[in-house]
Amino acid sequence: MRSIPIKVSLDSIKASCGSCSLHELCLPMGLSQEDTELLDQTVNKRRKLARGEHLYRVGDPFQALYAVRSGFFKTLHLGGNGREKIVGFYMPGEVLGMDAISIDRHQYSTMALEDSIVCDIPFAELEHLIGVIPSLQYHFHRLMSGDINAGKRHMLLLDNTRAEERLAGFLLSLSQRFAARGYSPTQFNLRMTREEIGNYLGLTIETISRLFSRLQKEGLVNVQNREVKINDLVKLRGMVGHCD
Amino acid sequence: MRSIPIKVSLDSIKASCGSCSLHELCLPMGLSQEDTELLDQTVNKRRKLARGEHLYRVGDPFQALYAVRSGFFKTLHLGGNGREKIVGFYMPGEVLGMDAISIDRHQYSTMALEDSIVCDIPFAELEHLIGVIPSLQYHFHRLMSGDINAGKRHMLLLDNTRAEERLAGFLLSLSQRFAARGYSPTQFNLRMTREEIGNYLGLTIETISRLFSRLQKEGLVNVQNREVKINDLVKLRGMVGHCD
DNA sequence: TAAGGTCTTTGACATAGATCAAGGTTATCG
DNA sequence: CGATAACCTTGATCTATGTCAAAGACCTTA
Repeated sequence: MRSIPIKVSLDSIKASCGSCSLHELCLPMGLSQEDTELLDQTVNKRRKLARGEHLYRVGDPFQALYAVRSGFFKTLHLGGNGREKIVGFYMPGEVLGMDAISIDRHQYSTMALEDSIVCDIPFAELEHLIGVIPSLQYHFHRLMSGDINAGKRHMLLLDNTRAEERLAGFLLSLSQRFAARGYSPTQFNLRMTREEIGNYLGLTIETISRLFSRLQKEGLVNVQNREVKINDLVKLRGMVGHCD
Repeated sequence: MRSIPIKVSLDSIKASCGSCSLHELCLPMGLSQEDTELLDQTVNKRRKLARGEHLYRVGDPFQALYAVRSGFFKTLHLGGNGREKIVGFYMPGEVLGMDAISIDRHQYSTMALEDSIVCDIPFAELEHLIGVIPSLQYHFHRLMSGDINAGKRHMLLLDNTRAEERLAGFLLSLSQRFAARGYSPTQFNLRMTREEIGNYLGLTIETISRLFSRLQKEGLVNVQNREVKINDLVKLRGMVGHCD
């Protein structure tokens, strides 16, 4: 949509799996150095996306998985009636596109919420490597299983009937994922609009706005535009019914 | 819970993957005869469960996947507050437990809704076989990916804000799955209570009951206890926003 | 730096579905 | 076969969140 200059240097784009700070979160987790180098030959293309650009769209033929290197993505479903539903947010170290393996076409569109970089992982080559490197097989199965769990967790989040519980659960999930990446669990920047949060949680933008106001009034969080500061992680956890 | 005599003959329990009528839906799909025999040596244990019996519970160590041979299962999450949430229903040919691969423990409990038979698939052995049989690797990845999709579809179902849409989507999903197994897509037996349907859809039992009454009054379906007959599949599809 | 657009906040009101309550039906098991 | 428990239906009322509306804050681009 908008064309925004991308400031990322070429160096970071050329960097290999071996030297990638995310390799503990991503595919090469637990691989030996030699195996990582093998994988590196497969994961050869890095791609830059500007904010608003699509990584792939519904119906595109499935060819590769994508590891988020930097930036932030949303995946969305397009309903028959034109309705858009956001089904996931993805941050660095997470792998996109595994749902398409079973149908050979992407079921969801994926869009960058900010300037981002992904690593292309051609799937045919990955499957070949998996046959050759047992520990890669092991890790890939865990990765897919983790995606199954992420989906179930989102569903449990949506099951919380009270809007407040859903938003609390959402904030906690972000908090956890930022923490896993070495960022502050209590202070972070929302990459998505209120509307996108509402869509993701099955609520309206107005409800999200009111909830942020209320949580702030109660002193649980501070929200200044997209900047969130969680003041009472424990109390926030207490608000969520079953999500963890 | 209740102990109900199981009438299934031993023969059907001993039957192999090769002769299993579900093998087009289950793991051995697309395998050669020799490879199916190899798989058969791994999938050696069949297990009977009476209605109300647990296949596994939250926290149990993960050791095997389970293919539903006959019967019907629900999987449920136990919230911190004692709240139970049903996260899935499973019918013959579907494979249970893949979410546990990534964490080595089962995250959800699984209970038989009627007398059932499952095939145990010890996971360590399966992973070994996958390294040996490329087409099994290919198929297993598709199977996991399919589970990712099932989760996303459930989520989209829950996103339909109107209760009516959710129930319609639920009925359609059952219809489709029965059809894929050679049963009538328009006439089938609900294996679960109204309460379980409500729980699964994020609605109360009263709402489910009222909806069935209304759909019946409108002539869309006939519901007699657990027996459902869909009179107008097209109109029912029209009711669902985005779920397809 | 100003104009335009996008995003957010807040208020008033409407409504779908939850909750509470009671009675009816069906299945289970001694 | 009859008692008991589990399950289901329907009605009356309440409430959280959606919807509609308007105004304010913030970013972007010229």
